[in-house]
Amino acid sequence: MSNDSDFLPLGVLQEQILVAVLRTREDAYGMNVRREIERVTDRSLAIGAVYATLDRLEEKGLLLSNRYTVDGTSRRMFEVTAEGARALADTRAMRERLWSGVDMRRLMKLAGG
Amino acid sequence: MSNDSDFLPLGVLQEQILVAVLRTREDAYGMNVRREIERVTDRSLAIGAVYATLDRLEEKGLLLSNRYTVDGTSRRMFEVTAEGARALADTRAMRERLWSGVDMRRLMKLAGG
DNA sequence: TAGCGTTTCTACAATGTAGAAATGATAGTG
DNA sequence: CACTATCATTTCTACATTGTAGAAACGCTA
Repeated sequence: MSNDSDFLPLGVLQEQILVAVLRTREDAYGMNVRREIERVTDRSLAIGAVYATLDRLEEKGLLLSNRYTVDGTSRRMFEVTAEGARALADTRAMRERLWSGVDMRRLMKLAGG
Repeated sequence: MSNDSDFLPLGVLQEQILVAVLRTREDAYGMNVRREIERVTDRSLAIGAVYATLDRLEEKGLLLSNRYTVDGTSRRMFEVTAEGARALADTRAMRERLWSGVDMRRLMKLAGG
């Protein structure tokens, strides 16, 4: 009934990165997250964009990171926090509600498909 | 197989506004689009935010607008173009691919639900 | 010392956000 | 009639956050 929860939707890249961290599980470090997003979305992404967003998500407490050394190379491994998981689920739920009122047939026709 | 299509995902608010224009159909003018988004997403949204985004979407050709006078008040009515519909469909499809690899049970558990 | 994989840094562009000002119509009021 | 109040709408201005790129730095290992 009421208006105005305190929830703010995640940005597009923020959501992609959070999801990519989930998808890559125990291999969630910067370069790999980037590869995963490029693979799934079929577009290239500068490595700086990835780290800037990872940093911002960590600042907000939606991700956390630890350093490990694997095969002599140091890696910063990320994982999604409980708060991050909630933000992700909320973002998804909100979008689902919005899209639920859309006639997909009409959309596709409009798109000229 | 190839990497790098020319597609860029829509911003979060851009997508919300495009969807709200579809949902409100023949009543898609600024104030009403705002009401629709506030209603469905349960958060308040400044009117300036709405018009700034409507303008940017029109500049890119994803929306178009015409002025009508209804009950003596002038309204700028928006509609989604074919290109807008494609951008919307592409954005949705890309996100679906990304999310398809996520174990929702694990996500919900992580969120502490 | 050259190269590889990784992360950090710096700078800028695009998107999101807010609220006050402007606009134009209508309705009441002296 | 002139006046001003008000309502719904749109436009304007300014700033914060997010997205983007690529070069530089770092620490191995060959």
